[in-house]
Amino acid sequence: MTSATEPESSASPPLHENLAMAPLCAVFRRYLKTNDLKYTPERADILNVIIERDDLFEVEELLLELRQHGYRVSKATVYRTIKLLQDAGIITQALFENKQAHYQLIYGKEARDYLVCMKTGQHQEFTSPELVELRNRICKERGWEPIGHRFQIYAHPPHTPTPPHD
Amino acid sequence: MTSATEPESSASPPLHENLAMAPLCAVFRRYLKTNDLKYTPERADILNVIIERDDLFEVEELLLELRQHGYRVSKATVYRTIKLLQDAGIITQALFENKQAHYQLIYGKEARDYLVCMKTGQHQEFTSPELVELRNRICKERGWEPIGHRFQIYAHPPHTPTPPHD
DNA sequence: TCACAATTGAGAAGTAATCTCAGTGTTAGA
DNA sequence: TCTAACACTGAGATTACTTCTCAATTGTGA
Repeated sequence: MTSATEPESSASPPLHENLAMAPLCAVFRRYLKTNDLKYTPERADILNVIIERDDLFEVEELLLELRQHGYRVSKATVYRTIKLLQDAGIITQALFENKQAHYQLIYGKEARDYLVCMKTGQHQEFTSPELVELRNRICKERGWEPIGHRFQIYAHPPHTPTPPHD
Repeated sequence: MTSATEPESSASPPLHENLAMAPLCAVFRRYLKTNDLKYTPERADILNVIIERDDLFEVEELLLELRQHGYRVSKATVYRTIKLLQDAGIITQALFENKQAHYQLIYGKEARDYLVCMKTGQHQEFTSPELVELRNRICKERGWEPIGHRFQIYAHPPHTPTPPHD
């Protein structure tokens, strides 16, 4: 737990820059308190890095960034915290073709949908209010209560006049 | 999947199980031939079982069914063939929360969407023409050519007492 | 038929995620 | 202050799924 490079590490609570952090921290702390869990420095650091990122991330990337910030957190703790953050409704999994899961901030955001390029595998984010509406209608028809969704469109990119090979 | 020669064939009439096999075999064989690959007994057996199933399946289940049919195919070959069938556009991956991938027949079918129960993890299949329409519109606006999509709604089932707050 | 490249099975190897467990805070109460 | 209780952590073992390796086999075109 004690860090080699940046001993200041996580003991201090200086919330710099990101204003988005305050509410998310509050949500997380409330969730933890409700479930008799503790808001530890490690958990704070992890949420911190996720918020700064504000983008899709993999666990491995997250670990790397934690290291770069001088935070020392084990892989096990990262996985454990990610699970908590999911349960708290702060982040969500975004599965793509690849093996490992991606995660992203979701709390207070529109659901994010993806246009996935069949050529390169890259994905473009978008949101669609119509989709949310459709989703809600589909649920309502069946008496279900919508919580979230996952939508990915697989497509060929523009300007593709069938170039099979060079 | 690179060939776009017969997109019309999806407008097929209602087919018996057995009859459904013929066109799919043909598609697979054509794909294999095009790529200088061989139509082996193992590959035929695997496709056979997948067609009979006509449902979501995991690799482990597929292996089991192969055994039950008396087909002896190794796990490695099953994985390899699944990859080929995906490339041939015959089956597709359906990712859920769990670790392992699910697969399903896709060739000549409507995209299948899922309502996933947040309580039990079970999923209910549905199709939505409106969703397909929306998907196509989203692509068109961006100049992309839609190939497929993946849509999962996460929801609480009917008759659920109001979930605990926070 | 023959030659050759693709294919196969069995098990090793790889990878992402989870689990185990001993040791570490942190808090409450005596 | 001391102590007990209990959640938390790191490191490494473990599990579950998937891919890879390689020697032996098989299908296909000439």
